[in-house]
Amino acid sequence: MPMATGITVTNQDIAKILREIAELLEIKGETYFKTLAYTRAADTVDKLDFNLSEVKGEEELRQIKNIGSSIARNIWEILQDRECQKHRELLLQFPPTLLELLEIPGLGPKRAKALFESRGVRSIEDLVVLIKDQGLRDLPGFGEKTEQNILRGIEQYRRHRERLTIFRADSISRRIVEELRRRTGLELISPAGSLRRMRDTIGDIDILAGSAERPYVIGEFCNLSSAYEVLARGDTKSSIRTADGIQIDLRVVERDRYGSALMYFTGSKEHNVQVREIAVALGYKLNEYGLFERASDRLVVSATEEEIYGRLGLQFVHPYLREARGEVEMAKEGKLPRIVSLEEVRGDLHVHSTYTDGGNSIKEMALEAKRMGYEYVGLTDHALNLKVASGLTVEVLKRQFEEIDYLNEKLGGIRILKGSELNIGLDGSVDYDPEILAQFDFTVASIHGGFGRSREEQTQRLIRAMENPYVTIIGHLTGRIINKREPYQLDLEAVLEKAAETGTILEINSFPDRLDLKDDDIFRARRYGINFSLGTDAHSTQHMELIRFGVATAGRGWLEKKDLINTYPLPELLKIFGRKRARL
DNA sequence: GCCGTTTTCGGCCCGACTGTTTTCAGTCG
Ligand SMILES: Nc1nc2c(ncn2[C@H]2C[C@H](O)[C@@H](COP(=O)(O)OP(=O)(O)OP(=O)(O)O)O2)c(=O)[nH]1
Ligand SMILES: [Mg+2]
Ligand SMILES: [Mg+2]
Ligand SMILES: [Zn+2]
Repeated sequence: MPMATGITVTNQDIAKILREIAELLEIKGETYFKTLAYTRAADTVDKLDFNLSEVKGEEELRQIKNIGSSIARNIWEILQDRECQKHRELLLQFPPTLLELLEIPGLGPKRAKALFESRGVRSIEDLVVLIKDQGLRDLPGFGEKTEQNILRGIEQYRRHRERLTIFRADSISRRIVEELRRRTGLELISPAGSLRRMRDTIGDIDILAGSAERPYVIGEFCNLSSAYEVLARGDTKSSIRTADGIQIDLRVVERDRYGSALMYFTGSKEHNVQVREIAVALGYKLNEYGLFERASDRLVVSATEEEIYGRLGLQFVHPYLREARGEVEMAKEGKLPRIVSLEEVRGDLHVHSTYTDGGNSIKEMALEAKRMGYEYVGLTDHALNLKVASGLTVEVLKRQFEEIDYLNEKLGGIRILKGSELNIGLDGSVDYDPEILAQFDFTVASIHGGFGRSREEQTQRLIRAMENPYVTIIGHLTGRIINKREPYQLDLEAVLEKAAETGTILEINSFPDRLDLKDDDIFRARRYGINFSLGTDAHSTQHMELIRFGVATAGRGWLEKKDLINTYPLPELLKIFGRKRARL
């Protein structure tokens, strides 16, 4: 196993270098298709469900799609010493800061090349100075408007680089769709892009409309109260930006093209490309206006996504699966997973009450669970050692159990499960004595401190915790908080292996700022045969609806009903909870 | 640079919008 100085090279490290090679080659002016090869290799590496650091040699690398002998050599070099010759050479010709320029909306490789070669621009800093000194005025291809656009682009780059949480994007898109409906009477309108695919973070908000009056709809879109700036306005699409710097793209097509347009606009880009390649191989052409016979340009189908996938000999691909992770091959073979759905979920397995830092009583949480049609709700107030959230003492716990017993008898139609959110200490230990732990129906153990520990320590901590027979579930495993905190360093593969070995369940924390485990990690975990649980981490009744984001994340990780314990009827759920304790 | 149950050469997804290009390149979706 090739090891770099101490730390293993991740697939993402490799993908980043390959992507930089692609970008630098584009700037250099290399043949487009050669740069495309590097981009495709980077995309492929990004989505692999195993670590390239486990690979034995270049031969094995070449078996991977989009990796041939050149790129295999590059990757092998990167695995040895975190760098490859090709990348090093390019960085001798171009400063790494030149790549910043490509982040500016409207500025691509061609203009970056021109700026670097004829004006010596090496960074965004340089570009700002150049523009101030009127240095763009006599550069061919850079007119007055281009200069203004670049300045606006730089401002945008500096002000707003973070992707949105799915929750924020979802709320904004609902508002926009509602307002457009109200103004135009549109019926055919829906979110598309990464929002429809329910990615954990969203770059921009994409909305599709079907209408016979396209200019009218576009006009109303540009008149929206939230349209702070109109970025583009054409016959079929338009982009606006809100005062908060959020971009919203609208695409409008004729109503009978809605299916093909939705398919196009939902993406992902890589999924689209793969499906379009299949169309080409079958003598068709696929675009947002429909599926066409290539020779005659005759329209075959366009109304629904189902028809298009069908004509291409593919199973319908759920939007959550459209990430170019092998779903197109599976659809061809009829082997797509039947991903878990919201209706199959029978309960929430991570909620808090006023006993600790929640805003609603146990009764209120239970009634909300019942209203949502659940069979059970797992109450997991914070355990003793979390002082900042007034973790429960044994005495208070006793009272809580009595209240739960009382409510379970009185309410009917909903079972409150006795749980606890245990704190994993630095040594992997958890709160309470075994006699107390044995009284819970289940526990969720999570890390609430010591985030900065080394990868080795963090991994050992989690492994110790999983060896504890009373730890049923590991909560928010990686500790990431989107746009706020990076995940802790840990050896995910080792943790997954241990979870499988000990029968420990892994949580998909459904709170939109966490979504932890995330879709990629869940996808990787599939081959270990691990069970997963969903919990909203609700601190009030309003949070309980956030379960839908967890279900989407599970689906995006290709989980089926059987993989998710929240789909089990109560008796089976309790059996699963008891299994680990019995075994260890 | 990568790839191939029709191909080892000749393709590589396909289209919209903007700007200054007088006929289309650059960038983005
Ligand atoms: N066929 C094709 N479709 C594309 C291409 N680029 C984008 N699309 C489609 C698929 C995308 O999901 C959709 C919206 O584009 P976006 O750039 O907004 O990407 P997306 O929403 O997937 O991700 P985001 O969260 O916005 O970064 O447009 C492309 O190069 N070819
Ligand atoms: Mg988008
Ligand atoms: Mg977009
Ligand atoms: Zn919690």
